[in-house]
Amino acid sequence: MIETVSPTGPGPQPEPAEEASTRERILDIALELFTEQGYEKTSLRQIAERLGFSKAAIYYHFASKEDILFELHLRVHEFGRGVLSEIDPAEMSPAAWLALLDQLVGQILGHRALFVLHERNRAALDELHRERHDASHEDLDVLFRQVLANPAIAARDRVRLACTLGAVMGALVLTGDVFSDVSSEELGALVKDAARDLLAPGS
Amino acid sequence: MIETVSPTGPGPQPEPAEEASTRERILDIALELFTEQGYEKTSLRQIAERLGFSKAAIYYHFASKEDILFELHLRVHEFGRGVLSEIDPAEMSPAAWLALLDQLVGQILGHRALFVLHERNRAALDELHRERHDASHEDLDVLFRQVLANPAIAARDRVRLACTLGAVMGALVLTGDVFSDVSSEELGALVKDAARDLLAPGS
DNA sequence: GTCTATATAGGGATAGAC
DNA sequence: GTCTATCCCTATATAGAC
Repeated sequence: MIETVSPTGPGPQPEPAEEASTRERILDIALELFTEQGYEKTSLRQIAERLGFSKAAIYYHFASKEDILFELHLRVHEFGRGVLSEIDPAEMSPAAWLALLDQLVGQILGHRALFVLHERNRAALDELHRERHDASHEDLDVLFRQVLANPAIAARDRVRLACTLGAVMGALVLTGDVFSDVSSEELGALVKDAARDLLAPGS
Repeated sequence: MIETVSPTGPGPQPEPAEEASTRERILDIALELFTEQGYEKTSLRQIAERLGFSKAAIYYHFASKEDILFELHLRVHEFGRGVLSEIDPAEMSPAAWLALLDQLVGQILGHRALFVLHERNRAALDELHRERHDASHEDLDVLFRQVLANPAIAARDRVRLACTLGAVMGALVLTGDVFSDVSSEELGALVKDAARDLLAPGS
């Protein structure tokens, strides 16, 4: 599954200097097409065409199509990690959850395209996840699911959490660009308000 | 794009009598595989294998792979229509929205697998929708998006609606089977409570 | 770093036997 | 209603020239 693509090395490493590398351009186009059409439906030829060179050239930069998706997945993962690091899985107070979701809202607003990609390609990404159980893979999704499935928490609270998470997703990633006329700041504030109403202890 | 599959007719019509038809079994397996693996990743051979016959046999029942997806889509659509029929697009009061979402919760709980399929195959279904703009296609999604994009509505309310819809989706379709230990009735009631809290006028 | 050419596999779909 | 056999196409991926 892992192979070098050239006799001397695995392609361009993240070099120090400035350079809007071809690798980065491939990832940009892939992000766009994978999101629009879906991962499986998108061909490497299609990506190459957009960039003005041939399909085979991509293999200089990536060992496989899956690797492109994986690289994009890793980025979502990094941003998710920022959220994750502030979490004590044992600590389940509404206040802690609100703080977590506030962070999440910020991350999504900052890297929305990546989260949309993730949401629209769950099947492909689930498979990736299955195949590469190696990397330090503590997923945000996994954490959420653990909490939501925890029988020690009251059903009402579990459902509340799912709804709150859904509310964030609903307003920020499931809705296409219907809020393109609303500023990120306002959108984020409104979503956080909604989350607060859902998790308010007295509600 | 439309072709008959046998010299004398388009395959088995919905006949009056009892008959857990092969056609239905194909749809069941397809629903399962399309949801798990995604539409594009699922091959007809795979579906046929599960049913114990060969790939070509499917073509007696469906003119194309896309037609299988379309048939499943039509069913989501029927159930969505039940919700749609009660809607006056001009009427946007929170109460009306709550009633709409209550209906939606009921439909999702009754046909959850179809909604999950829909959610996990947006790309493929969007394309279907693009290609077949013929059929009486007033989609629930389309209606929602129209409302959410309507500039005549205050941004706060638009976001609230998106959050509420997201809350419903989050608890009922995005979360896998984490609530399999909660009864449909309880789950539905809890979700409706959350929706109420989000749309409450004074919140 | 990108090319052409090619290997290889699998997909959807059709024809015609049974 | 299901089969086998086949067609045709496109996909990923590799080899090797430039």
